[in-house]
Amino acid sequence: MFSQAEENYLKAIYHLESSSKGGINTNAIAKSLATKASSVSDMIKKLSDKEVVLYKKYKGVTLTELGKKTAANIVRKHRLWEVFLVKKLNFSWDEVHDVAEQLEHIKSKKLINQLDALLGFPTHDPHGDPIPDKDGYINAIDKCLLATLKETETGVCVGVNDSSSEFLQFLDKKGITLGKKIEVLEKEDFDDSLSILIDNKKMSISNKIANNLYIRKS
Amino acid sequence: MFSQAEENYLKAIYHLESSSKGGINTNAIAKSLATKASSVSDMIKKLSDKEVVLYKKYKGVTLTELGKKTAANIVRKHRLWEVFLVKKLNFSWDEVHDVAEQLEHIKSKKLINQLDALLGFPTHDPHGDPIPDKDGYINAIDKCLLATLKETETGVCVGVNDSSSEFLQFLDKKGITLGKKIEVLEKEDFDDSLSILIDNKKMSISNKIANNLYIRKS
DNA sequence: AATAAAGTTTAGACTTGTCTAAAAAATTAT
DNA sequence: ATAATTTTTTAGACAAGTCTAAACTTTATT
Repeated sequence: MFSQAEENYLKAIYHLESSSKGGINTNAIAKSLATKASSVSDMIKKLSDKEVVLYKKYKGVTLTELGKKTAANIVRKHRLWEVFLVKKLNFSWDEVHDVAEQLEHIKSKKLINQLDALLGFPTHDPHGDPIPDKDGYINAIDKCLLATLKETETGVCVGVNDSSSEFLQFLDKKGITLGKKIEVLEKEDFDDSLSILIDNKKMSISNKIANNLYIRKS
Repeated sequence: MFSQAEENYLKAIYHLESSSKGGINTNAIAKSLATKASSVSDMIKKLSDKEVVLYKKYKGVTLTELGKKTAANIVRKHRLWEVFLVKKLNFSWDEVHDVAEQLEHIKSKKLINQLDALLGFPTHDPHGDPIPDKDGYINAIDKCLLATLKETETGVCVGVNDSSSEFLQFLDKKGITLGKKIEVLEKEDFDDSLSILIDNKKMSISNKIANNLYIRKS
């Protein structure tokens, strides 16, 4: 059994491992949890004792198989709760994160399995992130950042890289939601902005936006 | 904002106040939380500082208005989650308590209000206990213990006094569920057992059972 | 290769919530 | 009313998790 603090560390390491490969260093974990390197150092020792991470002093940390499975299960719970909040409780996609951060720590296998069924076994959360299955397996879809598309290419919006409420609300305002078809009309060399077509409307998108929006090419 | 420990103390005091009137003493709280009187003494000081209880050394403790409202809100959350588990996730009434004990500490007003709406604004939880409204007000129904009924009296089963899974499973086995009509056929002086009619079936009920089943007389 | 800079760990302190043991107050019994 | 008992509080200790400051490794620079 893991404490909430331990679970948060596992989740942070899991996310860091999935984006950067190789050992995860103390500072990166500290930054992602908004804590201090010394606290991370202490906690890593505990996690190592519990055999969910491999740890060599000064050499960073990697998740063991048990650690990966444990972390994936927390992510699974987080994302299923997000789906629940949006689909059943009328939350918008920018409101779900903080509540899901609490709900992900609830301990009950039956709860999460029944929730999964109630929601119709969803594969992705409201931000387009994949939901790990019971064994931690993720069915990744082939996506790329909007910024990597070339002129005339088209695709469907399938996810966000930044899921801060600011960014999500900005997308709402622009009418950009998951599932929307996007065509790149023009790329501006000067500031790397894009001119895109969405819902038959032409709009200009900054490079920052294009670098935080995932597209499945079509 | 209250910690989970503080919330559990508030809830315990709230329940104790509703059953026995007057100041609640340290030992009673310790017993109901399965902790030690010294721990209770420590915590009460904190709760007193936060102005949710009134406390005079050696004289027990009472909830302030703020304390009552806070505690009622936790009870509200607990009971709404229980309804959710039974109605939406196919839990049985003897499985919900432990999970609801965790869920009641989730902090989000929107979550609980939307949950309330999803469930159709229920007034009672799966054990027949009333769900406080947003202001902590409880719409109590007129109920009495089955043991207090006289021969030939009838009523509807509306709640349980003991909601341990053992007792609830026993009731399931006997076919006794909320809403069932019960008629008292005979009271046995010897052991205070009852002969009752339920679903046109005659059965014998021990005094212990009769003292843990609430009836609304009809 | 020596030194500077960056990153990591340790040591010691603090908070929350718990406990045991002992002291103090209140209650009950004689 | 005094003694015995029960209840409550205090004092001191401990575990989890965090922090600051200092010490120690590793990496980068010259």
